[in-house]
Amino acid sequence: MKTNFRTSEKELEILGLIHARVAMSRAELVELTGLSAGLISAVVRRLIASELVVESGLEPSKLGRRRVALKLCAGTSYTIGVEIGTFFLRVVINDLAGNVCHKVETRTILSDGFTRVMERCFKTIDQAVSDSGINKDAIAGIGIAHSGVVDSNQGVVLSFPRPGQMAEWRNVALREMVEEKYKVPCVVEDSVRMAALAEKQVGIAVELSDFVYIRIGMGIGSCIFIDGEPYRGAGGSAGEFGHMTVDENGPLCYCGNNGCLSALASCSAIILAVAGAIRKGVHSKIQEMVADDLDQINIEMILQAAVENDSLAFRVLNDAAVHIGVALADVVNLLNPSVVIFSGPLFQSNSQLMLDSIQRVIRQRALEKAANEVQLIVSTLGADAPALGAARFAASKSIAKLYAQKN
Amino acid sequence: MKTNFRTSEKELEILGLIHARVAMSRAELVELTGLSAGLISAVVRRLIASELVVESGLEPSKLGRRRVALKLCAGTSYTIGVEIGTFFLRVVINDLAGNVCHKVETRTILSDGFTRVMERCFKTIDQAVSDSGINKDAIAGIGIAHSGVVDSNQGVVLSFPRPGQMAEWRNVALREMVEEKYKVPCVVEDSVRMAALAEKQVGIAVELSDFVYIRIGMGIGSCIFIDGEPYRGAGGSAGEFGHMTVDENGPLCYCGNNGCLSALASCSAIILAVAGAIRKGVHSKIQEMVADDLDQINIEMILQAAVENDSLAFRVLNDAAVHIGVALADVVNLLNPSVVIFSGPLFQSNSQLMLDSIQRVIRQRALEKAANEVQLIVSTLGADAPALGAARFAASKSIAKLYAQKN
DNA sequence: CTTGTATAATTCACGACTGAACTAATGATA
DNA sequence: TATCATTAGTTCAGTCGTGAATTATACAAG
Repeated sequence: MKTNFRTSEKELEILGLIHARVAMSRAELVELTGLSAGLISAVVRRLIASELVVESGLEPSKLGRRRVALKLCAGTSYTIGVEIGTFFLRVVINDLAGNVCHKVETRTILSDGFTRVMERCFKTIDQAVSDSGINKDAIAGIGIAHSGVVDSNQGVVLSFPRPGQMAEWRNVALREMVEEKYKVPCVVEDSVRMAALAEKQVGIAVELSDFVYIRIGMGIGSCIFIDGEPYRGAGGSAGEFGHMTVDENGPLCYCGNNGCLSALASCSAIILAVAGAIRKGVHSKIQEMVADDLDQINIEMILQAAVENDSLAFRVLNDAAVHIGVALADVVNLLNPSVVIFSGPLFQSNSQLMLDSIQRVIRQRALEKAANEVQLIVSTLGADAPALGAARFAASKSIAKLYAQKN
Repeated sequence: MKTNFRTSEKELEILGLIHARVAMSRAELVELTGLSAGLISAVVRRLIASELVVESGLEPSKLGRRRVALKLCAGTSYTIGVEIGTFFLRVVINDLAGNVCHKVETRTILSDGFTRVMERCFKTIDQAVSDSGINKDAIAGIGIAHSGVVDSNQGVVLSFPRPGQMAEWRNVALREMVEEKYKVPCVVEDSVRMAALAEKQVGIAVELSDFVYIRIGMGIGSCIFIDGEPYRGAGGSAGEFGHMTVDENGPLCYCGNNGCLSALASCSAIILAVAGAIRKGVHSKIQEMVADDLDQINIEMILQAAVENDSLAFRVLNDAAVHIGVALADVVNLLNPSVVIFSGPLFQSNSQLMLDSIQRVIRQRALEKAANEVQLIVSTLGADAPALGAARFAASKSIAKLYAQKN
């Protein structure tokens, strides 16, 4: 029998789009793909017949007939998203219809070493699966969002953010490990890229095709979306915003360069700066907040102190914002983006403080036209964005297999 | 009669591809478009029948039947490319088959003011047309490559590189002026972008879909090619590499920012640095070269002196290369490009001197993976690249009209 | 309620495009 | 100088996808 693979390509394309946007009407599919309404209608009919897609209520409308929402069939297939970060290990279990079925968050103890961390990771996954009550065989794939430099083609972690302290984390074949244990396809990707993907699919960037996504946490990373896709560059490592040089003669960064943004404006750098100043005798209410135990300082405290007009907190945050602004002005000049999305603890609350300073520096340093055209906004997703993105990314990869099974 | 416009869209697409690559075989068209050989065959047959395309000899082959080269019909339609730069005015006349029929280069005297410069520009165009012996009615379009910030949608020059000295060059409706005078469509574009386009179409970047093109002349500009197209950004001004901040506290740039790369590493900056050092009493053979008239120093002399081991020349060029490297390391981290193409007088001869220093800084400052993946090369096109690109760009815009006429 | 207007989804005849089988052209090998 | 292997280009039957017409659904106004 002759395989009609052109049509099945279209069916896969549509399936992917419905998944990426969680819910989608035929009319939207027409707008998005540029295909004719007739074809979309036929393709969707076949997808519904194969029980891959279901109609799921009507979307609201101002005028005229309402659009029928289409979703992937839930309950048949699930994916797991895992974030392995410097401080947290997060696991989410997703169905294909866009529902988060289960999520877990624990702390990572990196000093235990790689093997122990992975043992812990697997245990957390197993626990999450059994707690969620989902049949193990229904797991279609696993996505790992990993901090540091990742070779996503090989599924290998090339280095953890702090390689000096984490030598054993070099060239780790993470995908292989996971696939061996769980016998399902695994994708390993950069953490920030996965968070950006989640933002694009279910966050504030749903309608945006081109944007810059910046995450400032213990490290600083970014993901540049171009034409609806994360830009990967030649070797898949595009987006290293955190290692832009802000001060040619600045402090040494673990990457070997001097004056990287990460070393000046990451949460770690901010905490370090505050603790250092207090040690030097600068007065701050943060000192009281932690009852003199400076190791307890965290970024939320500093933000809170700044809101309460603590001058040290304010100054340190402002310095960080200026550094971020200097680096971002370069990006604005280079890429002329319409939107920059910020995420991470610095922007979870009181984000206006940071945004205003960053904006000011951009207006001052970037070319007028580009500076006026860029809009700075804040992520709407929470801390589980990377894991969520990883789960969704894994799902997008497994859809082809699912489709093949049903046909 | 029902217009069969899907097919004519394909015909236009193919026509555009043949133009962009100057010569192209059916087999290449199949590879490039992903369309079936049958369709390509049919479309090309129709294009040949409408006398838009001709077969033009056979391409060499290692094995098997040789490919038939296809070119656009020459002799029916021409476009003019103009570069308005800080020092030179260049005009080229192109036919659609990729031949440069005529070219002129004169100096611009910007101090005459905008109106006089444009008068001069028009006179040069008129002279070029009459010298080339081409019928005025055969001119299908004009492309202007302009330095500074350009709004290509509106065809307006927003500002000349040195706005302080060139106040009357703000918001100039250049396209309107040209279209009024010549009654043919005109496109106004950024000079570097047009040079990059020429490089992509007929230069060293023919086979590259993603690359960063950097031009270091009196100013510094760049163009980022993504997926075969110049990336424009939200407002069309992406690529302002020259205004990346290299030294937060560096010298004031005309753009208002401090420590822009342009202010530190452009040819103007280099010449200024050399002249300044000599005035301060630093010994250099450049002083002899210009017979003590420091205003006569040009970049070629400095390059020559460096080759002859003049320590001042060497040091100043090296400083510039380091600054370029610092900025480029940021771009390498951000975009992970596989190729960076350099152009401009600094790279016309003895380019290895600069490239080596830049490469060294990149290895030192950019992340290891990205630094290893980037290859630095030099443009193969000469100084008329921007004008050439502009002519070709204008041609690509006029092809649709030409096609409509013939059908 | 009806009528009007606007949008969503379906149906269908017909043209666009493909895949496979074909012919044509070329260098290598003997 | 034949034959082989390989690649380029053509032909054509049959499927894919389109545009236009049609039906379905919704809100608004009288």
